[in-house]
Amino acid sequence: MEQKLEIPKKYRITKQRKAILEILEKSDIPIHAKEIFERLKKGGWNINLSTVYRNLDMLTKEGLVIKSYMKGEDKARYALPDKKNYLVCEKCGKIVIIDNCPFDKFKEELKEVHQFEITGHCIEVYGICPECQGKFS
Amino acid sequence: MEQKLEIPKKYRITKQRKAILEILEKSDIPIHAKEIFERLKKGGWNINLSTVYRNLDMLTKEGLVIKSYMKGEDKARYALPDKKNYLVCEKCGKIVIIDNCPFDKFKEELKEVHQFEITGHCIEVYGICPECQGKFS
DNA sequence: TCTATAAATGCAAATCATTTGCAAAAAGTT
DNA sequence: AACTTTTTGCAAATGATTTGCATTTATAGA
Repeated sequence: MEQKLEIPKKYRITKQRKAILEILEKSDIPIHAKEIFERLKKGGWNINLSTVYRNLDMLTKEGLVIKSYMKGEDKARYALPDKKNYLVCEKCGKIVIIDNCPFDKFKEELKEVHQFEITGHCIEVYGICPECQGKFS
Repeated sequence: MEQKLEIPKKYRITKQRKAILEILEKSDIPIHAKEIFERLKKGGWNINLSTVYRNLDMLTKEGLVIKSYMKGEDKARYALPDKKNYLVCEKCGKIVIIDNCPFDKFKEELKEVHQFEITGHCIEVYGICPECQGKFS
């Protein structure tokens, strides 16, 4: 599990920046900007929501963070790249990260068919989790 | 290519509704709500943007339309389900639909590993299209 | 360690996609 | 055609995300 959480040298290392990355490291699913903000507040930080957004933007552009939107939601979620492929239960909303992404096998096929030089991807899968499979409605 | 563009019987068939679906049928890539609205206007329709949103919402809930967000964008795109898997060129932004989705092969594997009963998915792949591969920067 | 300077932050205000309330218009029924 | 219910149009509200600007802070160099 290589994970380069290095902030690129062209940016300064601020405590806010580090704190945001720490929250993302601790979360095991993609979360909203506001959630990050609130966790920081709860943790005693006196950070501003704009700062959270500005950093997430920068981190996303640098590829350190993945931004995604979940079905039925209207606000973005952010996560470290190892959490960019996930399953979502349509009943309870549980999110399960897909670890060994099967996508790599496809890459070659896709490359041949479309001549694209592939640089990244994200997969969102919907379904019913084992716990919800017995439930009604 | 089975494509049930039937508006469920519990909803009324209005001209606005049909017009929106027509725009989606004619578009070969996922488009924004406002784009649909503008194309309708240009086509002589006197439709309202709220109506477009309300219908897209309903169509999305019914599964007739797929809503997605593209990397770097902050507004949703809508398309018929056969266009829910696509490649995006990171240089020119070109979108190429993935027709024979290779995902189905994964489904089984995913099902076994996570015990999810899978109901849907969407895949977004980034890369450089053939035309852009020679370009600098 | 102290200083200079550009990059980051905080705060308040602005944007802009999307949503909502409500009265008027249209669809489907009888 | 008349009736009932869903949709629409319009205007106003919402809420996530962005931005301007003055102030603070990180980092390089003396």
